Amino acid sequence: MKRKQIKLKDIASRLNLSVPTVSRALRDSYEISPETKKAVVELAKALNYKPNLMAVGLRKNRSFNVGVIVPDLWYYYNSAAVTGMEDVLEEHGYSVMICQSKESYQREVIQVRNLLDSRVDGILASISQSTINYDHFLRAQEEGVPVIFFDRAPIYEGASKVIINNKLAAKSAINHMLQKGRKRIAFLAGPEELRISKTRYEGYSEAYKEYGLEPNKNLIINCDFTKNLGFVATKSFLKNNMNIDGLFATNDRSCIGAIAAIKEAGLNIPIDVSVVGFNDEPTVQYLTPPLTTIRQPAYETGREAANLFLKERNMDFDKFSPTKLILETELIVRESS
Amino acid sequence: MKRKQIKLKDIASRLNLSVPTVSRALRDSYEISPETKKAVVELAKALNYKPNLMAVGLRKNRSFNVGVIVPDLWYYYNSAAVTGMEDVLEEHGYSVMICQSKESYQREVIQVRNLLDSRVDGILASISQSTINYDHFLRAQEEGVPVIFFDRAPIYEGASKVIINNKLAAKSAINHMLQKGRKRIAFLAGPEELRISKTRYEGYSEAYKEYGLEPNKNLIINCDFTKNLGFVATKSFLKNNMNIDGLFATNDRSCIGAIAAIKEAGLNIPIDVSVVGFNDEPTVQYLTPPLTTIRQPAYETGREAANLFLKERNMDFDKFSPTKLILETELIVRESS
DNA sequence: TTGAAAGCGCTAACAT
DNA sequence: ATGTTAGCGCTTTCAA
Repeated sequence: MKRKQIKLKDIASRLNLSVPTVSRALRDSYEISPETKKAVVELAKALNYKPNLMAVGLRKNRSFNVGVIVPDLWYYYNSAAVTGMEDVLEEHGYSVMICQSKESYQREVIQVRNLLDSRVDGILASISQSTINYDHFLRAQEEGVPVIFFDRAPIYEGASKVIINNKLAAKSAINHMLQKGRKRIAFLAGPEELRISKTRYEGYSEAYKEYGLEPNKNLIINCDFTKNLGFVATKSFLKNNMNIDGLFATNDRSCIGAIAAIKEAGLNIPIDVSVVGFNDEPTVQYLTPPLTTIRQPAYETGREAANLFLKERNMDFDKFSPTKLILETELIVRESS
Repeated sequence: MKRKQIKLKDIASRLNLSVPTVSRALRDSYEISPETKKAVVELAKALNYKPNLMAVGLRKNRSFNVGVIVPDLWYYYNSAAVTGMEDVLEEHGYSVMICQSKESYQREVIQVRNLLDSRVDGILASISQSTINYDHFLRAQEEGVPVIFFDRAPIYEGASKVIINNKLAAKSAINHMLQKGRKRIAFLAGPEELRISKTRYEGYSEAYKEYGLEPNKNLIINCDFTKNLGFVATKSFLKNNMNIDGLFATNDRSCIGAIAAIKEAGLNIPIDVSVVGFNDEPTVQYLTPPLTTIRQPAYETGREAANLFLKERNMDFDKFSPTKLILETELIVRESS
């Protein structure tokens, strides 16, 4: 039942040309006469010819596939970023292979290995919450596969990245609450290892200090992003008589659980506790009350990461110097703060 | 910098064997002596040999890629289903190429075309809200590429599908509200074209009738899933003096917007209006109040769809008869109803 | 039990 | 401006 796919030979024989001539004509080579070109292009179109990418890939030693590794597609940020990547890469003939690390370092290592084994031309990655070591990405680079990090990038300076200024973003959120007179702001972080959590805490800390206050490390709530959406962690934190008048969550998802915990403790948002999230997921404007949060350019981040890959894919190793792109964020003030 | 990948030739020359012998040994062919086999397998492992899938694919006319088309990865249901597919397919050496139709029929058509052009071995799809015609999938089948639908499947009986009993699921939700004494239950549907919306309405309708009541078509709210999460549609519906005492949403996402609209109208949930959603996204248990909703086995659906593909990939066309798998749902009762 | 030869569809080098 | 030859890495005849 498999309908035969048109190949160069089919076009060549119908036009009494050789296969290479057809190949060159389709790639608009300068050495082919305009008439031949025209005839070939027209027939190819009429027959709906599409090159067999496996053959091209085998010949050129490229797969036209780009691997993307994200912690979880269910995060709005990631699905939006992936959309941006697909939009850019599709235009250049690349397909995208998406892997979800599910926040597991082990899965991530295996996925990088699998992507390399299936000969991807590049890897775009946001690292998992448990990734403490990035040798697997180094290995990819050593094999000549460009690696671009986005959002959650390791400290490692040898690869390009598209990120935001996490410190500044967090600082703006904390400043906003301090100005509203809040003094005991809980910091709902991810797991302790996650770099962006730390950087955001630096922003928290800096805002406090500039305001003449000393940040209190006891107000940090660490939690696993994958579990309970911050509910359990916040609940037990509140039980320990930690009275707070503000909460800043490093992501909207975990913030949703935190809000539930705060309400359950009988506290009013924003009267008793002011709450600010991170990401501006489309749902959070409809929460009760609508959530103040930091908006990140997720789709744009995806596009830029893809563009960096396109730039680096053919670059000589000695010419390569990593790019660090920092995109803008915005504090969206709603009624929760 | 591209590190040379180990190929059969490398193994063959080191062992003074021919390439075909090595190939056969690795595929555990009966015609190869145990000793040779052992030597080859060990060396392959030591050198970390991985076959070049483009070469194998070119030879066998298969790509080891499966295309997946979903409306949007951001829906929890879809990202969970995709995870299930990946888990199953990865074990069988397949990679997954994910396309997001973004609820656009046009995008979906192009994506099917692109997937076929890149020679995927199968397509797993959940159709967009605006897909009214499924010729593009028929074309895939004609080219010998198995198509498996999941979740949102067309009426078309010529392809396998993994679905739920949407009518029964909706009916259980409505029964639940009717038993709570609700009589004017709004039905927040997707766009009018979407089949599962219609089927769920049939369940709505049937529940009413069995309860001795006549369903009121004026209580249907149609809305575009991609916009406003049901907020605008519900808001304008409520403004038209449609007093209701219940609302059933065909998905949790749009339900979040609807809840905001209901609250904005000054109505209390569940006292004035009882609300039930669909999907049990992990966030909805933390809404105010926690949402009653219908849980679907998303991950399992993905696994089953992948299994159906594995079953059908090598099947002769004349032996093929489509499978229809119906998975169980469950009404999760929380405080919103 | 193994090897030699051919070919999947394409492109690059080398003719002409 | 076009054709011939070779080869990407693998598997599948067919021969030994």
